[in-house]
Amino acid sequence: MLRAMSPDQPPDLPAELLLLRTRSLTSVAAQEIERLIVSGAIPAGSRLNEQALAARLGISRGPVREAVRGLERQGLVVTVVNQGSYVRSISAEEALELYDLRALLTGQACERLAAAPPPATVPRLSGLVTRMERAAEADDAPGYYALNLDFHAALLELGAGPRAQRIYDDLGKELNLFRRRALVQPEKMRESNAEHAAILAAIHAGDPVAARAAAEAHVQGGKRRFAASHTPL
Amino acid sequence: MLRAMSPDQPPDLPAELLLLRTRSLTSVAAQEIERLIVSGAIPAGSRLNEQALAARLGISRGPVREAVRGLERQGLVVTVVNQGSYVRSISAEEALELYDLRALLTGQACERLAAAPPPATVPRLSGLVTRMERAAEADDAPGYYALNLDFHAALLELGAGPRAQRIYDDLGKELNLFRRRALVQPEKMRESNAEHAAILAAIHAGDPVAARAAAEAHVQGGKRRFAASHTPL
DNA sequence: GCAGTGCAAACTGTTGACGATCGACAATCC
DNA sequence: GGATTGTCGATCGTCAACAGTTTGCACTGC
Repeated sequence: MLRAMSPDQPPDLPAELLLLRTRSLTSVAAQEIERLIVSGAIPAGSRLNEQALAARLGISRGPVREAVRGLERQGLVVTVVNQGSYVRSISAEEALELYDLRALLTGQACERLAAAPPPATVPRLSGLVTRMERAAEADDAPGYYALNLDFHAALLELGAGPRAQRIYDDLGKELNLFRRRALVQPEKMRESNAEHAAILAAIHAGDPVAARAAAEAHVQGGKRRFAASHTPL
Repeated sequence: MLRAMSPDQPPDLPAELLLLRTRSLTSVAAQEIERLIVSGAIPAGSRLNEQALAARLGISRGPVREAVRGLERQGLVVTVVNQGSYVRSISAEEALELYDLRALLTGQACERLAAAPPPATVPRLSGLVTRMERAAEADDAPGYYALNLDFHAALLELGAGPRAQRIYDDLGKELNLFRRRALVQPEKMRESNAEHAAILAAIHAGDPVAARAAAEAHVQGGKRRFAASHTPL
């Protein structure tokens, strides 16, 4: 049972070591910091202390700085020289523009889906709509929220290219800088899912114009619900 | 003439010092490396040698690494662990998607411009079209190219929000990874500018649908010209 | 002649340290 | 009493050095 012939064998970190062969510390730091930001663990507007983050992740400041620099390009943080990096806080106007852009991308994706749907498009979307319906009836807001994300991700995955998907995802992360987990109300869930069904119906009917219109209307509806709940003016 | 009372006054670097007060070495490195990439000085697919870049810029490897991380998030470079960063080379399919996204954004901007044009929209665009017409008649391809960029930038500046402009710019930089300065032919210039005029006419007429259609057709025309010249299949 | 092996150089990934700058607080002067 | 200035602590920006890995090349053996 004793292992001979390898006296100075490094301690076996099977998973971690294999992980570090593929991903650098910078990438895991970026992923973790991004998670902390979009999840709201680090609130918008707050400062990013480099050595605190480094200590938290058990690494040096170098990779942390590189990770933060990447997030800066992505638009999640802003940096002031000799002062530090802050989690970006976006204004209501900027949030509205993000909704517009998401509506644009979603509309385009749905238009293409209606014109030339890939195999298994309708069953997949239909299944998600059904599950959302069940979640709405059960007043399962978190479940509905997750399924909603899946539905929109599926729309772009099926109807748009990889670059458009990346932009859409980035916009979503940016949007999280404003709204801390949109509170979903029961009637809003049903309203929202009815729009989902409309999108699906247009796609199923092969009507690109209607699909685009339904998708844009749905995202704009989300924008309206967002505006009504967050900016009472 | 002798300067008293300030024996250890630092050497006067009026511009550079003021510059470094505002911009860190990382930012200037990022700007310079990005310039080298989009200008084609560093061809797509080639490796980015960190210490060579650092030596070229007269700085250390730290800021260079941070700058490269930013460009990685932006999509201009890809990094392989323990191997280095490479200037991203995009496929023809990816380039086509970039054209589609630019068409989408430009169409949206023009639709809004036609619906609610900001002050001085038509004169500004009209002036650019006129100058492009002169450049086309003079067979001034570089001049036309620059004016064309100005025209499209003006469309987005006037008709879209700041986030959309940023996305559009990023897509343009990414597109430069494929085509090395699209060679503009005389007849293509006139064809292109006729489409510019059509966009302007639709905006002037206040017809959002026509404006969007004209803009999308124009960018898609550029995509078609690009596809015809680059992928002879 | 060719495949395989071992070594060496180059480069990347990470760390620690140093200098510089900013904000806050206290002491001083008007 | 208020404003200004000086000092201190904290933190950022940058650099140089170390460790690990990859790559290329020469050498050996078949």
